[in-house]
Parts: sequence; C-alpha cells; structure tokens
Amino acid sequence: MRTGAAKSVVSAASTMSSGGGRNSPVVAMHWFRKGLRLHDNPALLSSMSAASSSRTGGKVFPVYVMDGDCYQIRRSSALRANFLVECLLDLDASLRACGSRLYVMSGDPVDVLPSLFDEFGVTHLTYEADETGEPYAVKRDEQVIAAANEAGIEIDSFCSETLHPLAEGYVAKVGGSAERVPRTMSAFQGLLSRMGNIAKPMKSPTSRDFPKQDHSSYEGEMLPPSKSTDLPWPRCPKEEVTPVWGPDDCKKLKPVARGGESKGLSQLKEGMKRPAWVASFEKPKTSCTSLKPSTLAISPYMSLGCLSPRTVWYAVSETIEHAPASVSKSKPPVSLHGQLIWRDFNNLIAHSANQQKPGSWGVMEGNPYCRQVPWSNDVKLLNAWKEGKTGYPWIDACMAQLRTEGWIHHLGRHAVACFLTRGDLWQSWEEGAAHFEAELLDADYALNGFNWLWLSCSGFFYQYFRCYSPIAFQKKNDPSGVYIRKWLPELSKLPNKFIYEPWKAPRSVLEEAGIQIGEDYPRPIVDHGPVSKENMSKMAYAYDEHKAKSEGATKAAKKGKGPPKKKRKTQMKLK
DNA sequence: CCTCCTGTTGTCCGG
DNA sequence: ACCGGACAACAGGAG
Repeated sequence: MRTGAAKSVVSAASTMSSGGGRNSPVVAMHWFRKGLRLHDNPALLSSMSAASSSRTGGKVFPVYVMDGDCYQIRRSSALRANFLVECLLDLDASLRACGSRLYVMSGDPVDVLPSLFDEFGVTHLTYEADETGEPYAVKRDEQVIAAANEAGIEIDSFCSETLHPLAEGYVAKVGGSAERVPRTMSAFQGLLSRMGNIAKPMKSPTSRDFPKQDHSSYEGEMLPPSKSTDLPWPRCPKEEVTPVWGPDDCKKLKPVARGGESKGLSQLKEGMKRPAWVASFEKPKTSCTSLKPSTLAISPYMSLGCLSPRTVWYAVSETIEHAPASVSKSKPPVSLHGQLIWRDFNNLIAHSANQQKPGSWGVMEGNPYCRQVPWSNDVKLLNAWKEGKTGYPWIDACMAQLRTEGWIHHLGRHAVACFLTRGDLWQSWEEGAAHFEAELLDADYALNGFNWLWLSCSGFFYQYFRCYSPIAFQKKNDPSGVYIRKWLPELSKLPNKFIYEPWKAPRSVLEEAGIQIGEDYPRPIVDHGPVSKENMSKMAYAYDEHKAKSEGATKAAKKGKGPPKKKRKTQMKLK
C-alpha cells in the first residue's frame, strides 16, 4: 500500500524484529519533509511516545533531508529557498529549546536515510503522510519505506496536512473510490458536513516530553543550512528544473513573510486580534490594491506545514465566538473557514487525479480534471509575462511583486493567470504553474494545480466568456494606480488617466512623465480587446471538441443508441 | 431524459 | 453612484 493509506502503517518486518528483544531501547526517527512544526504534529508525538515506551535509553532523532529534487526545492527561486532555510533554522531552534535538535543531511533521502538508520540504530520511523500523490514524493516514500522494512524498522505515518485525511477520510466516506469525490465546492462542502468533527489540534511538545538524550556526540554536525546557497541543487536534468539563481540573487531579498513555525504562529495570532474582521471575512472582498496583504497572509506557512490547518481552523472558530453579536458572519466558501475548506478540496482533487492516473495532477495531458486545450508555445510571450514586460501596467506590477516579495493577492493572481492563458497570450497554464511554483512563497502542489485549471477554464470553472480585463478590473479598485506606482516606479509620474494605459497618453503627457513607450516601458505585446475575443472563440472550439470526445466515449460505452448530439446555439468560427 | 439553479471574486452599457 | 441585463454563454448537480 502507498503512503496515502497511512494512518499507521506497521511493517511486517518489525513484528519479526521483536524477537530480537522488545527490551532494547526504542530509537525513533521523525522524518520532517513538510509539516515543519512542533504543534499539532501527531507523527512527531508518536515518535516521542514510542521512545518513552522503553524504560531507559529511548531516543528521538528529528531529521530533515535537504533534497534538491523534492517539490520544495526543485524549482525554487532564491526567495522561496530562503523561506525554507528560515523554516529549518526556526525548527532547529524550537527543538533545541526542548533539549533536542534538528539533524540535517543533504542528498537523496533514499540513500541518506538508510545510512542514518544505521548510524543512529533506528528502530522506529515516523513522518507526516503526503497524501496528494505528488509523483516524486510517492516514489521517494515507497523506496524509503522499502529500505526501512528491510532494516526491520517500525513505520508510523500520520495524516495531518488537511482537516480530514484524504484517503481514509473523504474517499472512504464516498465509498472508497477516488473518482467519486465531489467536483464542485458546494458538493465538497456537503461531504465535509458529513465527516464529523475536525480533530482538535495536538499540543506542542515541551522539553519534558522529549526523552533525556545526549546529543553532544553530534555537536556541530548535521546542522541546518544558514543561507539559501546551502541548499543542494537538483540532481535531475537541468532542463526539468530551470535553476535560475545564484548567490547574487540571495542578496536584497524582500519576502512578504519570514519563514518558520514561530513566525507563522505569531502571524496567525496577530490576525486573530480582530474578531470582527475574522468573523466577517469575505475573500472576494479583500483588496488586491493595498500595498500590504489584506488577508491573513498565512499561506506561506501553510504550504510547508509551519501551521497546521486544524490549528488555524480552531483559532478562527474561537475568534469568531468573541466577535460582537452585531457583526454579520460570513460563511464558506468566502469565509476564513471557507479558505481552509478550499484547501482540503484542492488536496482531495489532486489525490483523486493521481489515484486515477498517477502523475496526472499538475499537467494537462491525462489529467482527468483538465480539458485539453491547444495552447500555443511562444517563448517570447511567456518570457514577457514572467519578466513583467507585457506593456500592461497592472499585469507587470503584479509580476514585479511576485518576483520581489514572492506573493501576490489572490485577485492579482487571477488577473495574471487569465492574461497568460485564455485571456490574452494563449500560453499553457503549465508554464504559468511552473513559474508560480518557482516564485511563490506559498507554492503548493495541490492548490497551484487547481487554481491554474480554474483560471484557464480547463477545469472547475467554465465561464470563459468572463474574462479579466488587464485594465478595467484594477482600475475599478485602484483608480489612482497606487499599486502600479509602487511596483513600476518608471510609470509613477503618469497621471491617473493613463496609468493603466500608458500607450494612449499623448506625447506631451509622456514627455512630462519622462517616459518613452518602447524604451522606458514596453508597448503592449497584444491588443487585449480583439485578442481576448479571438481567444474566446478558441475556447468555444476546445469545449466543443471536448464535448464531442466525451460524448463519443459515452456512446461507445453504451454501444450505440447515443443521444442526439447537441449543437452549439451559435456556431463559433475559428477564423 | 429533461429543466432549472447555481457557481468565492467579469465587462460593458444603459437606465 | 448603483443596478440589471446582455455578452460569444459554460458545466455540474438536484429534482
């Protein structure tokens, strides 16, 4: 069975090893991958209770393996790498405050862990299950489990990445088949309501909970990285990873958030100081104009598991209880609880896609939730988008914030994602997703894939005729262009009237603002009006193709007697 | 089979 | 300033 089944996976080999003496002390290793926290960490607690089950000499070795090929590093920008480093430093500090420490190694966990099993004399292994079926994690875990079994090590993995376990929770509830999970948020909310209570978060261990253990023999060894450049480069072929950063990129970082569980918890606590705001939170109404995040901005901590979703859930619940009765309380899907529900939904869908076709989540081909759309492949357009040189100030400003802070407001992400794909540039969402994965501090395998399908109208959202204008949308929110002036200082002297459309400004206005279009700021790379119309026709065509294909499949399955094919009301012309 | 409703976050135009 | 409907009109789910 895969790690996905993990609540507690006990190897057969470990039962045999008990012949070797149950009296010998338990040496537990907790393997951190994500879940970089002490609070609400059932796997970590389990390693500690296993160690304390031996009368004397029980040990716990908290371990992290810096793995260049894992999702967290493979495509990471310097900014995001730096966040991971901060998380590891914080984790080590918290463990040391408990009289323990973090043991950090570098390399392929499949090689590194077995050598540590020997080195420490490990008898028990615990870790947080990775349930989404992210292909690299699946392969890695299978091999590590095999090695642990070989060594007679008892294995325990726990589901604590989501509010409820994916396989044993949601999928079990719908009858055990992953393709039957809900495909809409409202249906998912229905499922969630039948799931029973969300488990209360577990407390953080203190020094009393850790076994008395002498770590001095490894003093000064296996330390956490102190800077981004300490992280290993990916081992896989360069063309798969686009490594783009070096020491120079690690200077002058301006991340929107600093890494680590401690920072995550204090960020959460800070947010919970405003009960009325928490209770009435509506995501679509938060501002993508403000220069500071108008949301809780805890997503970077969620993506690496510095914050537990269950901890956040109950923190929000308790805070709402303290809100004044006069406050009208928002509800899922737009409320703060709704955001956590979306997260579970996205994780479940990623899990389901990978159960149906391993490795299909995150790509178009073979992805059961993704329409096949014939995107173009134009490196020039793609790079203009990545670099924020599209000539549309709102788009370029968002991309500048992404590059600089590793974060954009949700609605800004919508705008740039729509622009890259179905709206304007007609480039594959896979390219956009890869770029977000590299640059977003909150890059998350399940959520990134889900949102790109959504925005490109490839899945879950289908109203392709609703298209974000790179001009009108933000003009409505921020008529004086405060956000653009911050992120594109070269445009800062333009009057409000032209801040969203500099190319329309008369020569005299441009001269006064010190801008020469095409020199200081690019000309628009596409003409949004006609191009977006044309792209809608292409979408309509792709939808028709999809429908024809799936009707064909149904017909084949039912063997003839197919329904009369429905004609599109107005036949689009591709031109 | 059908119809109708709903869907976290569009734009544009006219009243 | 705000609101409703049209726009090239989607899919999933309930009944």
